[in-house]
Amino acid sequence: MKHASEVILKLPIQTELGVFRASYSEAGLAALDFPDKDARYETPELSARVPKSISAWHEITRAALSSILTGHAPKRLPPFDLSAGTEFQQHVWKALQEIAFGETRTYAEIANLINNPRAVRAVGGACGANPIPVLIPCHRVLASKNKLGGFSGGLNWKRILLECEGRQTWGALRDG
DNA sequence: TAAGTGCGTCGTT
DNA sequence: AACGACGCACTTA
Repeated sequence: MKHASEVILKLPIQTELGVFRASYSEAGLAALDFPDKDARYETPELSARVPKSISAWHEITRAALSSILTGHAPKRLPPFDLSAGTEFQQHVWKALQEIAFGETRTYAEIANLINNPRAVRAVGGACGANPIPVLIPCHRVLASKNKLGGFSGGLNWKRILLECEGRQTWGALRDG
């Protein structure tokens, strides 16, 4: 994680569940934030000179987010700028992207997938550091024994996202 | 069974 | 040196 690319601008994405915020660098989507009361976005005049590449990425991001929230897998994803992550985190985030829509893995399974089977707890830390939740599906990682595990965006969002993907988060899935 | 405690482990700050 | 989005063994009730 030598040099994280600088974020150029932050654009809103209106959804049924609130206004998400997408942050872009020259390399692609660098962050996606859950709806937040005091989120700051670019002013209308600034967004008038949004680079063409970024406006194209933003449309893809918008469509992908909308897809997941309405219950189906995204057709396409924008390029991700994950340069802010450590090597370990990038390995984890890579593994997360392998989890298909509607499927889940455990933290221990992810640790195995990255050939670091004892770094289970560290995997949880890397999931929490995921800068692009929803699109990089850290919500698909559960704890063992059908426990929900944690979520930095709030467990509420984890439940919502899992239910969007056809998973029951009540009854079978326990809190944890 | 269910819920709580203690501890090993390892990347990050 | 301390802290977690963990997991497992073990103890209670």
